[in-house]
Amino acid sequence: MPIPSKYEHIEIEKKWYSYWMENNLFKSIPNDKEPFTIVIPPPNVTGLLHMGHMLNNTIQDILVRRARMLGKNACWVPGTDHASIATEAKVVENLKEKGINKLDISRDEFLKYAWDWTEKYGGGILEQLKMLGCSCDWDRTKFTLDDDMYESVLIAFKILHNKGLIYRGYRMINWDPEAKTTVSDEEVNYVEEQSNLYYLKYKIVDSDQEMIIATTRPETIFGDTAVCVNPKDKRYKSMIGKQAIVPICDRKVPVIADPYVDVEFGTGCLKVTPAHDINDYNLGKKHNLDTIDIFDTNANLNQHGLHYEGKNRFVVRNEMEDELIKNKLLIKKENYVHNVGRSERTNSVIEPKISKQWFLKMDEITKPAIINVLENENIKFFPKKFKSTYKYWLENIKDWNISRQLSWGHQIPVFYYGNDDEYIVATSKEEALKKANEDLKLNLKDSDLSQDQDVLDTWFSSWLWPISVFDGIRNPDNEEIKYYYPTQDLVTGPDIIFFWVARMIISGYEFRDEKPFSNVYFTGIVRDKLRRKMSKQLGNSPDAIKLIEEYGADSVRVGLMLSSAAGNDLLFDESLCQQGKNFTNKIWNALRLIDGWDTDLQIKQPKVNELAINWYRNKFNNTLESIDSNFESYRISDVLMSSYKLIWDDFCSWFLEILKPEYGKKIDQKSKSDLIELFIKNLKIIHPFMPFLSEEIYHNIEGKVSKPITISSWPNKEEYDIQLINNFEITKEIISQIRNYRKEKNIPFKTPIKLYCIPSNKPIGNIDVIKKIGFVEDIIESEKADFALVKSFIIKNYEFFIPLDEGFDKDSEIKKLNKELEYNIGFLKSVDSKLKNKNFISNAPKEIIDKEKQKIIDTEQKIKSIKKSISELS
RNA sequence: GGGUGAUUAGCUCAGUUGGUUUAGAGCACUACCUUGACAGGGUAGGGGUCACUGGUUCGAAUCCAGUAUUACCCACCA
Repeated sequence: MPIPSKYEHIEIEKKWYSYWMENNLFKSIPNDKEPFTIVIPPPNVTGLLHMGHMLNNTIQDILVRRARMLGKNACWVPGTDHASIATEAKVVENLKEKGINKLDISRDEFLKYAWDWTEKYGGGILEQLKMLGCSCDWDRTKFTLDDDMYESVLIAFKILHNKGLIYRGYRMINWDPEAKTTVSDEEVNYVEEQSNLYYLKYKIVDSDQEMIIATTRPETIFGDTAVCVNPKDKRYKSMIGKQAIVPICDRKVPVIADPYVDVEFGTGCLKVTPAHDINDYNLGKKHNLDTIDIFDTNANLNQHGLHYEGKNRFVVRNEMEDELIKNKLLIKKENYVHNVGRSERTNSVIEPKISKQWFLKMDEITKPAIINVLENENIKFFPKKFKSTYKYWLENIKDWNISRQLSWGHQIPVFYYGNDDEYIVATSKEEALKKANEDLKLNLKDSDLSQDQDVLDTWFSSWLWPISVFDGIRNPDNEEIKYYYPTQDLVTGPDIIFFWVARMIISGYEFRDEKPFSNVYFTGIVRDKLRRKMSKQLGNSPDAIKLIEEYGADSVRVGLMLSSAAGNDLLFDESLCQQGKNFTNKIWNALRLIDGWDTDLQIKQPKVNELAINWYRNKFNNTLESIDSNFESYRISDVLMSSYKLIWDDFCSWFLEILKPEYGKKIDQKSKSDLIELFIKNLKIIHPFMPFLSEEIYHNIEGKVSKPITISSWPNKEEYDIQLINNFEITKEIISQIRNYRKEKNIPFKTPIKLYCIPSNKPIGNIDVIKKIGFVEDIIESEKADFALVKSFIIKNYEFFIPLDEGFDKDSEIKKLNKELEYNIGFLKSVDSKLKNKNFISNAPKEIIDKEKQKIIDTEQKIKSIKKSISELS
C-alpha cells in the first residue's frame, strides 16, 4: 500500500491515542523497576485548556515519555482541583442568573448546585490533555474533593492541630464585602486610583488647641480610638497624653506617640482605626487601644456609624462631607492618588477587618524546606534563579491563614459544643461525638455539636497533593506511597512558587519526613508577540483546541518547545506551530522517500553508502550524547533543536541525498536495512516531542514492528569518532564550494564537472561523497601551474581547484580573494600580538599557547595560498 | 519603598563555571532554483564595537563596581 502524500494528523492522532489507551500503555503499578513519577499540577476542575496548560503539560509528557523509554516505571498522575474561590464565584454567579441568592439557601443546597455545576463542566480539561497526547495514567485520576482526598485533608488538619501547629486567633484579614469572605493577601490586587485626601479637625479636650489630620477614609472616624504623632515632632509635643475629640461622634480618644508616624506626610498626625487598617491594628496592639468595628458583613456602617447606620461606606464618605463642612471640621480636600486593594475575584474594594480565623504556625515547620533546597540542594530548581525568590519568602514567612468563609471546599473539621473555645477536632461528627463522650465525658447528643462553617484554603489541600494522590496521609505505610514517593519532577509556573511549591515541600517533610520531588522545572508565562500576558479580556490567547485541530498536536508541541528555556517567558505566535507543522511534514516525506526505494539483493553496497552510513551513525551518537546531557539539565528546547537539526540537516539534506539511488535504480539490501535502523533511532529521540507522528511512522516502516514506539527503548549511547565527524564537515564544505562555483558560473546542478587537487595534499576520504553529491566526474591530481586560471578552495589544509576559461570575471574573483586575504592577515596579526606579549607567554597555560602557535602556522599557510592564487589570476 | 533577575543579529534565544579562529542557532530577510520525498521544499548569502562607563586579568560577552533600560516578586504609606 502506498503511503499517502499528506499526513492526516486528525485521524492518526485519534487512532494512536485510542490504541495507547486500549493497550494500557500509560498504566503504572508498583513493580521492581525504578519509578519515575510526576504529579500533575491539578488544573481548576471547571477550567479549560489554555496556552499555559499546553506548555506545562507538554513538558511533563516529554519527561514522562522519555523516562518510559529509558525503562523506568513511568507514572504520571492526573487530576483536578476544586479551586474553592474561583468555582464558588462561578456557581454564585450562575445562581444569581437564576434569581437565587446564595445567602438564601442552605449550605447543603448550595453544595448540591456546586456539585451539579462541577459534574456538568468538570473534567473537560482532562479530555483536552488527551488530545495533546499526554500519557497520564488515567485510572489514577484524582479530584481534590473525592472522598479519600477529602478525608486526607481533614486528617492532615487533625495531625497538625494535635501537634499544636494550628490555632485560632484574631487577625487583620482582607474582607471581600461582595463575596462575603476573607481573601488571602495573594488574592488582593492593588490598583492605583484617584481619590481624595481629607483634612479633618480634631479638637483637644480642655484646650483651644486642635489637630488637623489627613485621611483618605473619613468614614472610618467612627472607629478611631486614638490620634498618633511622631514623638520627635515638636509641633505636637505638648498634646501627647491629652485627649482629642473625634469629629461628628464626639468621642474622646488619647493622643499617643509612635515613631511609625511619618513627620513629613500630610500634617504629621495620624488617626488610629485599629479595626480597619493593618498598620493601625498593629499600633493598637502595641498601645493597648480599643478596637471598634464599624462595618457589617456588607461593609455597610453598623450602629457605631450613628445616623449613617446601614449605609454603604462610599455613600457615607460623600454624605459626611456635607456634615463636616457644616460643622467647620473639614479644612480642605485635595486630589490624591493611592493604591486601593481590590478582590481578584469580585473586584470590590477590600475592607481590612478583624476576624477570628484559623492559622497554621509556619516558623518551625518551614525549616527543612529551607535546608533541603537552599543549603544542600536535595531539591533542585530549574532555573536556579528562583531559589532567591523562594528564600526570600521562607525567611519572611508569616503564619498561614487557612480558613475561608466559603462553602465549596473541605469544611473545617472542628465541632463546637459550647462557646468558641470549646471544640473537638475530628474528621466526622461521629468521631467528634465519640471523643466528646468517651474521652471528655461530656455526655453530648448529636444536636449539641455544630461544625465550623468555614472551609479550608484551596492550597491547604493542594500542598498535600503528591502525598494524598497515593493515599499517604490516610495510610502512611501503603505500598503505593512507599514506591512512588518522593516523586521525581514537578513542572509548574513560578507564579505559584509560594502558594504551592514551597508549601508542598513543607508538607512533604512534615508528613513524610521526605522531599515531595527532586526537581522543579519552572515554565515561563506564555505571552503574545507584544509581550502581553495572554488573557480573556485582551482576547490575545489562541484557542488551544483549535490549534491542535489545525496544526496537529505534535506540531503545536514542537512549536511550544522550540523556544522555551526553563523560566523564560514564551512569546507565542502561531508561526511557531507552522514551523512545527513543517517539521512533521519533513519527517513524513522522509518516510515516503525511503519507502519508495526498492532493494535489489544483487547489488553490492557502494562505497559511498558505506561512507555515509558510517558517518551518520557517528553523527547520531554524537548528537545523542548532547541530547542526553541536555535532558539531564532540563534544557529541553536545546534537545528539540539538536534533534531538529539532526533530522532536517544531517539526515534529510545530507544522508538521504547521498544514499538516494539514481532515478529508476534500486538500493542494496545492507544500505536499506542500516538506513531503516537509523531512521527508527531518529524517531525514538523525537518521540517524546512528537508522539503521534513517530508512532505512525514507526508502524509504517518496512519490516513492520510489533511493539509500539511508546514502549520501545531509548537508543543506547554508542562510541563515536569525532575525527570522522569533523572530516565529514570538510567534505560538506568542499561540496558547498562546488555549489557556489556552479552558481557563479551558472552551471546547472547536475552537469558533471572535473575537480583538481594538488598532489602534495591528497584529499581525505569521502571522495565518493564529493563525486556523488557534488556531481563531480573525477578528482584529478595536478599542479595549478598547469592551467592558466584556476578557482581554488582552501579548506583547512586541503586545496582543490577548478580550471577556469578566459571569459571568467577575474576582477570579482580577485576582489573576493583580497577580502579573504585581508581577514586572514588581520587574524594573523591579532594572534601574533598575543604571542608577542611576554605576560601571555609566561602566564597562560601551555595548551593555550600551543593552540595559538598552531593558529599562526595554519593561517600563514592559508595566506600563502591565497596570495599565490591572486598572483596567478592577475 | 524593599528584593531578585535580565540587557548578545530584525525577532526569540544559546554561549555549561575567563582562553577551539575576529561571537553561534532557529525564525525572518535577500538572490537564484516549477530538481522525480517535501515550494510546508532546495542552494547560496547578508546581518552583531555582546546596553553604557570604569576596574580586575597575559586574556572579559563571561568576574567586580557604578549608570541606564526592563521584567518579575514582596510590602503597601495615613
